[in-house]
Amino acid sequence: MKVSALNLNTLKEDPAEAEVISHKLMLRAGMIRRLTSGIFTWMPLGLRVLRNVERIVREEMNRAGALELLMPSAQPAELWQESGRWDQYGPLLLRMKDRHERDYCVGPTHEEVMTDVARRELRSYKDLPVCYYQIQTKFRDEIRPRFGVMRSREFIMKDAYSFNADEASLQQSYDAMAEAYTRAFTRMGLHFRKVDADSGEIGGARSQEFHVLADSGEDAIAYCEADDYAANVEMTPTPVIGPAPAATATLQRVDTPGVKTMQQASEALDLPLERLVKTLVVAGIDGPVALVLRGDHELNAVKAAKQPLVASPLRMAEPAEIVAATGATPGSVGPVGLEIPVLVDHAAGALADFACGANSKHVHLTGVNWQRDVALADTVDLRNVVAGDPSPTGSGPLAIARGIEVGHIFQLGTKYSEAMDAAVQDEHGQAMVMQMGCYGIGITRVVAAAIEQNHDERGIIWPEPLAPWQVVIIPINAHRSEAVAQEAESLYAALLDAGIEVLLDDRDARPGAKFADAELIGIPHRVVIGDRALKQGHLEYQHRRDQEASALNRDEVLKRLGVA
RNA sequence: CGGGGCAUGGCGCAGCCUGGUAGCGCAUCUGCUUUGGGAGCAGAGGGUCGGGAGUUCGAAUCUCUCUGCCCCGACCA
Repeated sequence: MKVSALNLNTLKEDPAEAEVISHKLMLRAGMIRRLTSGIFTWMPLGLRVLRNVERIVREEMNRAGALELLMPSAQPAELWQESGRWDQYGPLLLRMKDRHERDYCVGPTHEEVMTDVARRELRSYKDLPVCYYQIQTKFRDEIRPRFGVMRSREFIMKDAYSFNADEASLQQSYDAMAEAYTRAFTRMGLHFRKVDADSGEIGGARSQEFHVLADSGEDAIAYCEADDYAANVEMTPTPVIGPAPAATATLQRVDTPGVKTMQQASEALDLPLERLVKTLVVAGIDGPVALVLRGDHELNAVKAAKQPLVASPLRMAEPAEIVAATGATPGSVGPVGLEIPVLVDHAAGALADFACGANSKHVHLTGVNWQRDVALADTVDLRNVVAGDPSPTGSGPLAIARGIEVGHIFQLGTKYSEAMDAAVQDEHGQAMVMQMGCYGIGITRVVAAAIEQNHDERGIIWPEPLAPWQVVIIPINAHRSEAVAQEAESLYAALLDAGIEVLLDDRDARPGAKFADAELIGIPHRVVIGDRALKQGHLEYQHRRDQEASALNRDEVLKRLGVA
């Protein structure tokens, strides 16, 4: 491709609508254009990258034995009513009516259609196991689309669904998909981790996420260097800490005028945050419940909602409810003398001589001790892990990294197959409900995640398997030098013949502009052809990650580019 | 959906407070000069100032209203 024919339209300035680096760079490089909130056109440059991601994913799915098909975007409401999700899915589901007033939705995912296909096509246990997949456009009417293509409403997803005779077979399909994902993301040149995850709304037993590691990631991942343990921070259990040390201080009431926040309390009492506890009042099954955490720890809503007494999903109590239940105003609640159920986090339960609110405005208690001052039976897990907490595997301390979720694999079990009566005959001729797994990769999101992980101040640095072109040839002042022009065309032709994806910047632009564009759009290899060097028989070769160019002759350049 | 902000040529912005009919940079087009890190000069094209209503002799500017977009919160590939 010649740049003169590419209609390359790059921007020097960041568009105001973009917040994250990948969104800015994709707009500046002209990869995408926004049509409306959360809906984008993939321009020729961006589409080439998208197709590379698709190609790798498709190859790895095929290798794993999955069968590609293509299901419709428009789906009848009846299928969703059958699974129960027409009512459950809520406003995320884009609904519409046809001319006959029949209800439809634009597919946000395809469990229903897939299960319908499977129950029609699969008759016998001998047909199993089977895994279907598609690469297709989804629509989720996100409350707040953001970060460009990272969380858009319309997006392209690879979704796969396995149908299995039993749980052991499901486990095999699941493992095969995990392997395929690992191979695909590895081939894309991305740094990623497979992490244990909450299976969330989709339901089912086992679930893992694939995260591309990047500082700008929205999800926090806890992992252990000493072994393979990695999990979403929300999912990582915190340890029970041995009994609290013996009390050494006496219980005291301290006036703390004007103190509202934990930070202020810490300063007023001259105690570090980890020697204070905070008491949060949440809605419970039978009235409000108090949750007690160490001052420096963060409540984990998922863990808290799993406690039997706590209402799910978690809801913080309104100020009026807190006053009614405890007699104390929000911010002054403490466990001593509380009349409502109190759940204490493991770490908070291991404190001695700590401080807390006194259930009275602007008063705190210090020298508080469990058992002596407040009854305490068992402690529970209520908080997010922090760096340095021990790994649940016991192999060492945890570290926290940020990640972008690009893949998710689930063992669904019979959730959909049972609701939708998807069964095959077993060896005794009896109906047998199939086990299902589902496996997704956010194709469009992978493109953004790759940029988040691979860029510098000048622009994108594509991993070679994803790059829109492998190499760019930049002739310098070709209009003044016939030799430069000829060498550029000749090298271009040679690379094309060798099957290399090559871009020739034949524009009548100054060198600086060409360099800047090549760097912005992230082409991995660059060959500069200048008159002076050419007279000495070299070209200049530079990788996008190199600091300096090297003078090479043409054969050496071809060798670098992998041309025999 | 709750809270905050923005809307002025393709992009980034000024003008608005204190009403007088729109300007700057980038990009685009023409010409000349230039040419190893986003060139210079001269000229040109391009805007119902998000929509509607109101106040006024007169509205980008003041008022009301609608719409769209962006940011912060809970969800997700």
